[in-house]
Amino acid sequence: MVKSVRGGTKERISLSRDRVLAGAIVVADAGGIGALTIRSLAQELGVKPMSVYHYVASKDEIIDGIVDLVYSEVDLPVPGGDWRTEMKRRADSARRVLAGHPWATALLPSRLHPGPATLRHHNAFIATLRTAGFSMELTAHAFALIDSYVFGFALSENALPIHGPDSVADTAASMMQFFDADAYPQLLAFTMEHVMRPDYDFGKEFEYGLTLILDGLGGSIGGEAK
Amino acid sequence: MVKSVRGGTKERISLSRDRVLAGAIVVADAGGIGALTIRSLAQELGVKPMSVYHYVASKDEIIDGIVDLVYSEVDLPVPGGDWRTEMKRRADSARRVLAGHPWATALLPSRLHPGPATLRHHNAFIATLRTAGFSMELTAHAFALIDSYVFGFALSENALPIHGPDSVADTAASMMQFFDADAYPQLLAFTMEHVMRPDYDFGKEFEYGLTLILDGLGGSIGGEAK
DNA sequence: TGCAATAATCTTACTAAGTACGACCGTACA
DNA sequence: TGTACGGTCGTACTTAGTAAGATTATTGCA
Repeated sequence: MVKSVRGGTKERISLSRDRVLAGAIVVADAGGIGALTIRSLAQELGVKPMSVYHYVASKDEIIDGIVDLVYSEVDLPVPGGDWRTEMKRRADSARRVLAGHPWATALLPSRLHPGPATLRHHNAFIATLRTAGFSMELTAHAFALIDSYVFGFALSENALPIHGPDSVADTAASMMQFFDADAYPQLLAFTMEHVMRPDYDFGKEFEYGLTLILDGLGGSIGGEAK
Repeated sequence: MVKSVRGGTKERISLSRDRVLAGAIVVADAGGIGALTIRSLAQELGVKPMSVYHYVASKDEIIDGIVDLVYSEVDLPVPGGDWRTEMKRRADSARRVLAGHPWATALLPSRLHPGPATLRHHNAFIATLRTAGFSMELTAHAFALIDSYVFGFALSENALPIHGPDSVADTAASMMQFFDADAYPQLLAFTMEHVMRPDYDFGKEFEYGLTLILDGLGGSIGGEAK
């Protein structure tokens, strides 16, 4: 077992796997996943590049590790609670967490090596629905549907430099200006007359879709399971 | 304008922006987006690395270009047709196209520089809903909801090496074996008793979710619009 | 037909990454 | 006082993207 031995009484400022992963998140949060290199990470940690390899086997392992850490920030749904409330709370939490770590959005749903926080999360998700009376089949439907929506929404939301109503308009404007708007009349009208309105907030779409989905799922169990 | 001049009567085997992008897709399809490097692309094209820079300014421009090409493969919804039919056809098409270019899944919904095919696609999408009587507001809801779902689903589906019922079980098995299954009892039961069943096909979840979403949207216009 | 202008391709080389290999160093226990 | 070992680092090899400019091919025009 390669493990950080820091048995002494005084905490030495030494590296550890946890510090490596925490540093990696700091770097990625600051500059995106592209800015995360072994060298930039080493600098963040005040150490030379090769030192980090004492705690992780490869950069891939770092990625798997920080994705799991991000998962660990998301509220777990609580089995036994009202399933709708729990699903909504967890979805809102996931969206908020991903807003803080936009680089993680495309990575969360696509890991081949899920970490313990990820597994714990899935376990709680399934337990919540099963406890609420969902059949296996409906649980599978709900799992695929909710996660596709939540992560898909976050992907659009976080990929674009959109934070708050203003920047939607800015982004839309900067995209449109390169093109012959006459060629896309409906897109233009939609953008001008709806998206660029000062009171339009793309983020609010999240709630509409989530409600529609939960309503739809709710209709498939016989009545509102407790 | 930098443009390939091939005015002669005989087609010379020369480079062009189109050939560069087509080659890039071949390389990415074969080895993933990670395998797409300027050097591997040049080799595919039978040319030296720097030659491709005569047709594109940077690797980023290549990425933007091939993403737009992928978009161009997706069936356009037809304004005036039954909106449910059109939405379903386009969603199925998008899913099928992304199955052929899995590397593109996370890139499609996250471009800052949409190409003409992408804009044409969005235009047709909006036109189809507006023509069917959707309000601006409901169109915006539908846009965010459907695309989040379709791309989010494709992201899960294509990230994992899952193609067909067999490999779901394989993948699930290989993921589980690394962990203390006792710690995740509900996840384990769900996986064993449902996901690993020979007749379980993750791909079929797509239709369930899409139907639920379209039903939900349909309930918000006053009756089934033509 | 010959030649200058222009287009297309390639050579070289610089910089940034991931990481293999093995040297060094400080501490703890014999 | 070693000496073994965990932790850190120096060096260097490989693969990327791409800048600069040399070289070659083509084309329009005298």
